[in-house]
Amino acid sequence: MSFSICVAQCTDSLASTMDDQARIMQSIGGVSLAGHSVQGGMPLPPPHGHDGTDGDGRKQDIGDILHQIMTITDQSLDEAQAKKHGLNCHRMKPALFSVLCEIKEKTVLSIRGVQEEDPPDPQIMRLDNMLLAEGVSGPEKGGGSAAAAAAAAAAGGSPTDSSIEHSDYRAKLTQIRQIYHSELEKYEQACSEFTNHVMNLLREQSRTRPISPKEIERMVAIIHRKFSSIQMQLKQSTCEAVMILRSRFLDARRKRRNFNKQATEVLNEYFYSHLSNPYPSEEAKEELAKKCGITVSQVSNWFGNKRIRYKKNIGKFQEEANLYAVKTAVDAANVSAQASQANSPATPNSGGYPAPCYTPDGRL
DNA sequence: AACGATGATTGACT
DNA sequence: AGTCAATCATCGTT
Repeated sequence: MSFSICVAQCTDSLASTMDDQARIMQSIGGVSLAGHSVQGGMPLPPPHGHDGTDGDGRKQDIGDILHQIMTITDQSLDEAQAKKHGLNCHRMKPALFSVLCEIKEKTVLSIRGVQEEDPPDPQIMRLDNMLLAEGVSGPEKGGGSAAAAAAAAAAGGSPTDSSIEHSDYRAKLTQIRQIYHSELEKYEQACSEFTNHVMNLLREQSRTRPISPKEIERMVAIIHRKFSSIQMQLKQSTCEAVMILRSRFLDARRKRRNFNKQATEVLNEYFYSHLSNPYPSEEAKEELAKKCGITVSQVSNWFGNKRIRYKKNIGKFQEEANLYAVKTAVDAANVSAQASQANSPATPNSGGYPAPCYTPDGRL
């Protein structure tokens, strides 16, 4: 994605366009304007007649040519300027140029013009939308952290962990963002510089070559298209970078930690004391989440896993079930003793999940 | 390293 | 939307 490639591409197309123009000029033929050749080259040495089998002779020829070339600039700079001036001032020049422009318009340029006005590239639009959604383009700050925050919220886990990942993600995204913007700026600057340069060049040349303003416009459009294709590459690789970052971040979400002992205890207590209907309401989930220092969705996950695993192998959970049954019984007893009330706590177990076998001494 | 435990994800179902 | 069931990926223990 280098600038030099871009410039090379632009100059390529520019050069090819200029070749076309040169060809047109040639095909029009040696139009002579009051004795001045329109093709206006320097006087070339007359072709030598011999076949060049003689080595010394050839050297001599080359020497002659080189000498002539070296002297051309000395002898004819003023002369050339004078010729140019004469050409510019000739009364027939505007008419001739307009005819030539018209001919050019009708030939090569009109063919080129066909595929020029294409609507905004859907590929570019897709990339733009994606970059906007990921918070790479768009308003400064906020956008990126919003995406990161959403991902972090989904990540759950302990608050410190997720915040570390969060800031890491955000830092990387910011880095991508900075590179993207600085590159974009560079390209835009280069594009306008190059456009200006080409426009000046063409304007300058339009004094000696038939170049219509429309043609200059077209050339500018060609340059812009070249630069926007480079921009697309930039956008594409930025998107790729963000996707890689995201996938890494999402993978990081899977790096789970087991809940701490206290959290597991709280969850188990609720589960076994509601064994008949181990489906906490939204409010209950929120309270459990608060108590355990985890998110509501983690509570939901835990209950989902617990229900299915308990049901699958009740025998395996028997011991645990008894343990928590004792615990809740003791707690209830304490509570009732404190309240000085002899009401025995109702064990909520009527259907649904099978109750553990419980004996007062803790044995099955 | 192997293995069971465990939190998270996914797709189907109601 | 909530749940189930299967599965994945990692943790913690042996």
